[in-house]
Amino acid sequence: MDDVAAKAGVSRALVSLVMRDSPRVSKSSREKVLAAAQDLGYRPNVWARNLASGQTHTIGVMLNDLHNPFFTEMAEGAAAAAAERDLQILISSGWKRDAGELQAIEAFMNMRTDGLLLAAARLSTEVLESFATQTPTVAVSTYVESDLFDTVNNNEDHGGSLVVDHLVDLGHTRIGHIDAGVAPSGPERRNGFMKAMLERGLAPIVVEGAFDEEAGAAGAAQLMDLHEPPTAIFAGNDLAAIGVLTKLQELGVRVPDDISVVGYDNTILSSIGTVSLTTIHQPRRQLGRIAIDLLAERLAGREEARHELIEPRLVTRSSTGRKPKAKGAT
Amino acid sequence: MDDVAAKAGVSRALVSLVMRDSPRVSKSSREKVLAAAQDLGYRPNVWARNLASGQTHTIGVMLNDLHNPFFTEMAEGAAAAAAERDLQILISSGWKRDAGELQAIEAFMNMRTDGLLLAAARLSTEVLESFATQTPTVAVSTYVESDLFDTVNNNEDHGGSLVVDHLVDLGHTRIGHIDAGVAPSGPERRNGFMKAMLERGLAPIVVEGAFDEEAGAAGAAQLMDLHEPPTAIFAGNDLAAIGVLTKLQELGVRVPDDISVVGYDNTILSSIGTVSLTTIHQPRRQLGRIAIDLLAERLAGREEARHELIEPRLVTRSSTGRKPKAKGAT
DNA sequence: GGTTGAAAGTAGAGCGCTCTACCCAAAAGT
DNA sequence: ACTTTTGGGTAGAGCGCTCTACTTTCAACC
Repeated sequence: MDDVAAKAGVSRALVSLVMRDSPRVSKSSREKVLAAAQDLGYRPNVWARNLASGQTHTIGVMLNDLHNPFFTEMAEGAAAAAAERDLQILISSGWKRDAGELQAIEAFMNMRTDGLLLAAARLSTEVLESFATQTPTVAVSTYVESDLFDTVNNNEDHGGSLVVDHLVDLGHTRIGHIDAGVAPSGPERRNGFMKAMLERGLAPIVVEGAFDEEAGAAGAAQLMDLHEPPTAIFAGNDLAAIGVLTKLQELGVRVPDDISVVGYDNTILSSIGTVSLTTIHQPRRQLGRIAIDLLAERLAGREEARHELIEPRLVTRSSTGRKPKAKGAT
Repeated sequence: MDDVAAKAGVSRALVSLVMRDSPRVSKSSREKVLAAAQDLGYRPNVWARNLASGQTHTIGVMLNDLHNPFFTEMAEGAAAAAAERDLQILISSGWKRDAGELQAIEAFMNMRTDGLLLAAARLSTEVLESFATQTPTVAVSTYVESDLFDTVNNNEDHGGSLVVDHLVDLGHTRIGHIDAGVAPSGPERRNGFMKAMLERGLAPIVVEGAFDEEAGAAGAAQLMDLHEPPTAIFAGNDLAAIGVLTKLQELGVRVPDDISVVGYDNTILSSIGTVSLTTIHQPRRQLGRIAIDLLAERLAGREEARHELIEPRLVTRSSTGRKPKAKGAT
């Protein structure tokens, strides 16, 4: 920077102003500085800038699982929104482990990011709150309640009932759900399902699972092993539904002739032609965008927490059909 | 930091040593400092640290496309390897646009990351070299030649011939390829395919495409529109193959009875039960790991460039079968 | 007993910026 | 003709660390 200033025949402070596009610089000296910078291959050091200014223009984005397209699709939306606001985004993954999440967030804190976007964090409300008091925080798909940070959530409760409605309309009464344990969204989807079933006087059949293919396959195997297997399966998310479909195919059970399958998220996975999964739509990109908007509001000074709730929507594809007349296979 | 030093009754320099786990600190004062830091909720400022030390322990990872599981799976490998080496990873996406890539890399340069890991960069060799002279760089799946940076590539040439071998073994002679234009890996796969076909005296049928589902679907439509459609399609990658499968299903063409389909990458997409795509395996995680290893070697002082070539392997699933006796459908 | 040397710790000059306060000249106001 | 304003610019003190060089203490050695 000194070199640039010397070369352009101005002060260091002026170079700084030029680099930050300040309007307080005359055209002529701006050009002189820019030319000198170009010649010298000068690029401002972000670390020094952030250190001096106390601002980083950077949002730390912690994704629960890079594997799950839901998260990368959300990140895309967040990245686009951030770019528009001149914010930088840093993506990190918690690798589905508490320790991993903590480490990722700590790394962001050490960097003094201007804000935190946590997607499906597994950490406890207390831990999240402790971070939220230090920096603006928004939790997406995390289903914790707090006045200290903003949230963007899907109305999973309603999602569960949409699934049940759809299946009941098709004549199904024995419906199984593969849950996702305590993973964020897991309990909400399970509860939505159970409530909707009970309201219709139907017995909710639930087996334990997780948000991945293996758990979906294992859950499907358990359900199909029942004396009277269900005629429809509601998987915890699309990833698990894929596992269900794989296992059912392995077992020679036809979808949707013998059994119907529903996922959740409407990720790219569900729209694959040969998969064609009926699922609950989540506007992934928009979730990311809203989250960035909320953070921007916080940076602009908003104090009170905001909680956005997105309404889910059923997307019907070919993995669901009428309840078979005959008994289910196997 | 001053506060911590004061509270612990030591100098600032000692606090610094403790924070960096230096062995030159006695147990007693280490504990004093740690306790004081804990009390005050002190966390070292990474920006200041990096500024002062001139090292960031951070690798910038630029992924071509967050959508494509190939890249996120590679990033997982890189992240794991980096963690072992006490390096931090920053993920950014070029969003499949040259300008996006440039912006992402510039951002890394401004941050003075210790190294650059570029996955399937579209930028020209000259541009890449200009970055490589400034910081250790490794290009994964990029297929450019340079003495200035390391590369990790798949032997795509061989991959193309594996596909042709497999299909020819199954009796196919009319084989179509949907290419990926000038996208990294695109020309290599196309050339490998064409060479292998010609060596066997077969006419290579090629249509223009890209590495996504839409292009796969469009390419499949074009190929099936031919007077004499191919009996097998080699898509540019798994994502495109998914598009092919979707389109074929739409057209009522059965896979693999009427037509065989092959992908490339062996991403999670290909192993989905209902997809079950024959594809070329790439060790995605290992690619990321090797890339980080190469960067670590550079950081340790290696000067001459290294180029790793990974041998591909065919994974046979159920999207390929014997050439049908009768003519193809449509 | 004096010298050596390791172990433990400190002082203070940077690292490359930004920011506050201030200056100077030319244009504008009275 | 004097002050006031304003656009354009500068000096220099930080920001929160690390790093080099140096000091002090104390056990070990001949």
